[in-house]
Amino acid sequence: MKPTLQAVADAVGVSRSTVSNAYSRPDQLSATLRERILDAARQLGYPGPNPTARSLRRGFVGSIGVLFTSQLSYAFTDPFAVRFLAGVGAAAERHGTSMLLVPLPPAVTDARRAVENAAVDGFCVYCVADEEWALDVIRQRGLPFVSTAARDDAGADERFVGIDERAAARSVAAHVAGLGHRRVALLADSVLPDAPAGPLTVAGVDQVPHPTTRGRLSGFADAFAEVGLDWAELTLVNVPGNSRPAAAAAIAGLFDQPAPPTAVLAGSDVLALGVLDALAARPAHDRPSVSVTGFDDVPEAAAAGLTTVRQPAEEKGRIAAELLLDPPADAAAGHVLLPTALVVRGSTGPVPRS
Amino acid sequence: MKPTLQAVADAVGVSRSTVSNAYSRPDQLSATLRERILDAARQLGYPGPNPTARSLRRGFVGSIGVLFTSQLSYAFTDPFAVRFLAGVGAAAERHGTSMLLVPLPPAVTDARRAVENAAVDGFCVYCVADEEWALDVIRQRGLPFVSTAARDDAGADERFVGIDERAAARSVAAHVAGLGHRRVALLADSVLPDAPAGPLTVAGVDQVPHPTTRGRLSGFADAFAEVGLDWAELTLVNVPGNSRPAAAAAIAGLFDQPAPPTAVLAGSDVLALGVLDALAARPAHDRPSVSVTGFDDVPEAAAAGLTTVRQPAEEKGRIAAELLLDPPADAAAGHVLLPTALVVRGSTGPVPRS
DNA sequence: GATCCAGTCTGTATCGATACAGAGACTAGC
DNA sequence: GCTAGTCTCTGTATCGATACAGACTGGATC
Repeated sequence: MKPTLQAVADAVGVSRSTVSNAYSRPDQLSATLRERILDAARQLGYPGPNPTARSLRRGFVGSIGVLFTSQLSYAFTDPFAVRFLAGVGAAAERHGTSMLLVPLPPAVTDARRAVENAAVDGFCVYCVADEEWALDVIRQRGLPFVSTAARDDAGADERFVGIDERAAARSVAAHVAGLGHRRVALLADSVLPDAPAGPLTVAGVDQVPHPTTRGRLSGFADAFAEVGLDWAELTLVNVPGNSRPAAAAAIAGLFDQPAPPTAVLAGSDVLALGVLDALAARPAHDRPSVSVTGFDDVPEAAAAGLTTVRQPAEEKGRIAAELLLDPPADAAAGHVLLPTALVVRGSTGPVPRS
Repeated sequence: MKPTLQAVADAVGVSRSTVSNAYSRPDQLSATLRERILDAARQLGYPGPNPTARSLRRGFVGSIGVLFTSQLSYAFTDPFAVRFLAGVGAAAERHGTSMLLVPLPPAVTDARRAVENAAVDGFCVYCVADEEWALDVIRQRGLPFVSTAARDDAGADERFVGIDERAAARSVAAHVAGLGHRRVALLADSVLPDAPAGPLTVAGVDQVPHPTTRGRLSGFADAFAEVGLDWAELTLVNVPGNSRPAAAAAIAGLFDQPAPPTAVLAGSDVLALGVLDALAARPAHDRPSVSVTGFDDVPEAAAAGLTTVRQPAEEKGRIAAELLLDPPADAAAGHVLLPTALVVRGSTGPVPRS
């Protein structure tokens, strides 16, 4: 059995409080006594105050939770998520706070339980697909949180860091529209829950539940509306899951149809890279010339020459954690919009004459 | 104030124990009473048992710590570390366990404190440069841990997952030696603590403190010893930090010396990629033909055509977490050596005739 | 010499839950 | 009808610390 604070107190012949102070409030006792206590602790093999007991009594834990709706192991394969985590990590480091990554079981009941059981002082909620239940639990626990996806019903006091998804998406779509593309496919992850991979008909963009996806698709639609293309004239393609292979699989069939798209606008770089994979997989003589755009500007995008929209990933994570760790006094300052920029590379070009 | 378990008990008119059972041991009370309790909890806004209090009483936390000596934010920039984390995450997911990432302050005293204060049930220690103090603290706390770097003084009961660093390094060096290279530079991160960047003279490879680095350098030396090259005839180059720019900076000068190396063997892919960066930065007409090898086979290595040694990163993380989460009954099974493979790509070739 | 104060240390209450032994009620079995 | 056994539920002890109010010293102040 590991010795407790009491054991050290007994060994030195002082009260428990004094030993506690030796660790947590050195100014509350003489230096010599403190040394005597720490020596005794060393000899007894006392490893310092039990973190759990300390947290219980103090009322805070010293760590923040990071919540992904997706599988935790998936999060590490998403380059944007990794940069986000790096940002959170940098802020946590500065504050001497730990980061708790909480895996969420697939069933919502279990997932709620997981969020209820996380020993943290607050949460960074990374763009949870269907985040409402998670925010409910966090609110019920009375914990602060910062979310990275704009939500329609966000309370005025809710902290947020993100981008203007719609405007950003519009900028890249306007670029594509400006190149003359009119047969266009929009590729997005989980457009509707449980929808199959491939082309999908959705009455209006407002049917899309996930706010980030909805925002980006709206921006795409905006740009094409300006050149006279209706929502119904755009081909919406669903991908179940934000991964290259999934995107490749979902898009592959489209290029063999009668009037294939001349441009594919993807809701993320990962999806766009999957489209490029699908194109590269075709024999050279049967490889259509298609403009492809992504979103995020992850490190891989530059190497692939992908036209995309840059958003500052690490910054997003860093600010999310900072909004959580020292909240601004001014509620308005708790709502941060980061800048984005259109990055034009080789993956987009004018419509080929056929 | 958030309601407590007691508040719910009072509201329903049952004992605290019964409410606790409603959450943690549903089989201990009738279904109807359980529903009544959960309803009341909902109405009162009780968020479920306080995780910290529960951990204190139960004696375990339900999360494992991951320790990096380096900066936490750095860990996310190292592709090998990220794959490792993904593996840990996958295992954690399966076990319903959270992962706590603990940033370590630069000063050892503070860092010890951080490890002492982490509320976890055990640690995965990721190849900590100077890990002894960390392992001391963990042992003192009586927590289990799994390390990923072979240590000379490892107790027989200590769990470990790794590779045969020396043999793996030897395989890639033998490949380079077989191509005829005799003017060879070995590039490694933090060969000696606080050593400057650039060429460094070290009497023998056994002077190198970090076991992983020492193992790899030994393997390199082994292969060249077989073709008659002494340790002293190899150029050892120190890089302070495992990053591409640091490697590029450390190696750059070497190519302008009288008899520049025809091959550079790096202790990691990241360093090797830095070497390639340094070469690419030179004007084409002044770009020496140098064979470069890495170590790890991170995703970027394939794209760069880097010859390297593959080790299963995700597997390493997964197994580390699993050894921690359900320890094998047999102590020998707690010591896992993963396979490695030489991956020859375009970055190595025969010695150019000059 | 009384008062005040700063510096040390102690004692009790408390953080919010779970473990465990056991009390009642009720059904079976013989 | 009595013992056993199963279901439910209760009560007390406990997990390992910190907060806070107060007690005791020994100068400094006037």
